[in-house]
Amino acid sequence: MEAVLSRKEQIEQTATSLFKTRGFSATSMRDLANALGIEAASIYSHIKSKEEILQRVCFRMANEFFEAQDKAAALDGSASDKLKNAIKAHVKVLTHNTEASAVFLHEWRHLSEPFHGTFLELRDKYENRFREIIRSGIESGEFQVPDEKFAVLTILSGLNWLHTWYKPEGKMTADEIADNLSAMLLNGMKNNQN
Amino acid sequence: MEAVLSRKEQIEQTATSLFKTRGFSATSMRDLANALGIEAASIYSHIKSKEEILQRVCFRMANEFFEAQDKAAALDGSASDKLKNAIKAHVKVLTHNTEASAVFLHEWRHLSEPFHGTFLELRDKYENRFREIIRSGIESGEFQVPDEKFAVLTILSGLNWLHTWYKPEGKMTADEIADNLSAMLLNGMKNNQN
DNA sequence: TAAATTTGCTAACGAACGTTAGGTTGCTTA
DNA sequence: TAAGCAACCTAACGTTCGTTAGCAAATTTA
Repeated sequence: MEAVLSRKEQIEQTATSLFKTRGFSATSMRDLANALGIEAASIYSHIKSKEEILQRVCFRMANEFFEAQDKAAALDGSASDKLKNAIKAHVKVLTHNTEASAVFLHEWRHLSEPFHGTFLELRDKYENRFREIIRSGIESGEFQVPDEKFAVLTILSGLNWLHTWYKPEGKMTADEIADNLSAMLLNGMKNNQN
Repeated sequence: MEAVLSRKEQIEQTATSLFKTRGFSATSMRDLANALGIEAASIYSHIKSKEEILQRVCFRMANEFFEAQDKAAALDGSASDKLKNAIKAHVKVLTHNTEASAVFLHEWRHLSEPFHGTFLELRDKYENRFREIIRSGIESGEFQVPDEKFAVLTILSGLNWLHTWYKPEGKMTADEIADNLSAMLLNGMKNNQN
């Protein structure tokens, strides 16, 4: 049931794997060609430049995160529920796409302008959605945190390390991980008096 | 009251700053020289190679983390206290040395063998100390977590994103940040029945 | 003051880099 | 069967890279 990948997609996938383990700058086109079993120059039949690969990966993942977040936001419930759903959506994208997520999280700084700027704007927008959920939870008395920006960063930090150790073969499923993460983070934030 | 830096230390410091913002591979010796106001070749009067700088930064920071952790471990108390102290120690090192911490956390993979291997062993040893604290807390019934390795990774993940946004001029002091982080993470882990 | 050390320079090395030009092969479609 | 296209090749380009050699000036030490 494997999807048939176009050559361009194969290149992107192989590059993603190399970018994750060695980094964008430390991966040469000759390394990539070698991993594909062809010559470096041949890659240019399919892509315009090395950076184009990075751009495609970064913005494709940005899209995936936004789409997952949108779906989660369509559900209603308390702020806790909303936050749990947003976390679950985020973890699902991360675990379904570990390598591309790693590139998305760490290699975006090698984008040139205007891509670099656009990327940062998207990331900010994404984080703001989390911030809004937390703000509404603070207003309703559900959450008790010292600083909402601080809370968001800590949450996302906790999530974004996932790709470094998550293995699909591991004993926890993506949903279990999301539940455990939600439990750890949320109960720490919930006002215990309520 | 500024410490007088040797030329070698100046080079290390400037390099650290560049490695943080652009990454090790994307920083050339000519970039570094330019930032120092000298020629690239002149740097080699002080260091043996580009990688030597990375080695010095990585292992110096490893030392700092271990020393801080040792001091914290000397205090006694409940598992919660021990964890709080370990977190405080970790945050203190992170905040006192943001740029070097960023390099320590992200650029170590560009170390060649045997440094790469040694570094990973040290990191594992460091994480194990956290794991032991949590294990003892689970045994004593203080903590209630699904998986101890999972808990450690989530804690350290939450801490290790700090360097990306922490500014010494910010409104929170290092101690306040450590307290807030402990509160967020610990209360989420504590068994609420106790 | 002589010797040693520190700090920097210019010039250049060989290797590796991203990329382009131009051509060949083999499959697919009209 | 002819045309078009996808996929890859060899050869090479100009540039940048980390680094070395050899030398000069300034500063520190004896």
